[in-house]
Amino acid sequence: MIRSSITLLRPDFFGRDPRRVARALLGKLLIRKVGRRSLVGRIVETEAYLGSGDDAAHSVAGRTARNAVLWGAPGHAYVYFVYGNHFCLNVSCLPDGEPGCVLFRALEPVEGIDAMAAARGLEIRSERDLKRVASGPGRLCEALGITRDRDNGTNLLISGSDLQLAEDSYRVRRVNVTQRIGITKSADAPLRFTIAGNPFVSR
DNA sequence: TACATGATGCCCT
DNA sequence: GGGCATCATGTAG
Repeated sequence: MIRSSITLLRPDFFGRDPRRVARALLGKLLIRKVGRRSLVGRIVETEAYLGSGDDAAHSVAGRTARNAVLWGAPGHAYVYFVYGNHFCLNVSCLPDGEPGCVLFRALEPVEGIDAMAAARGLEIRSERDLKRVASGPGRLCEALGITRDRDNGTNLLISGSDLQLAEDSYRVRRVNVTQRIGITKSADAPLRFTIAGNPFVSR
């Protein structure tokens, strides 16, 4: 559940090393505005993609129409389509002009759970079903209706956006750091961050 | 214009 | 645990 009041994260939170941002984002809230309602998930798993020296990052081959957001101002959504099936959501990091981002890999459903489950084509009958709602980068995008057309380039730090990043008083106790998932290049780097013991972390 | 590839998830065994 | 759907994107030709 949401603890206390909610505050939007600020640009300086994102204008730094993606590793620090990825760790700091654990426990924060990703909010999708749908009309008068909000779908809310707590971030429990992230991965950092570095601007330089990271062969797994989309920015390695240089700036293109697809990845241009990575070079823009921090705190903006970078959404891309993979495997012909799924969208993945990232947030741009580092100062304007430097590429780098954090991938959102899993959320703990907090508010609007029925709507998120419906968007996933699920009916919640057990704890197991609840874990299928947003535990995985493609799953969380489907749960929140995130697409490239709709959300790529969106500023996640202003109240006018229908996709936002915020915080309440929740505090993370312990963080685990492991290798990233589903990549082949630079696969050894310890750049995946999870909330220790949280059941909504993927796999 | 053609082709290889991928920061996944689902269904089957 | 493994195979496969499915297509946008980038790069080569």
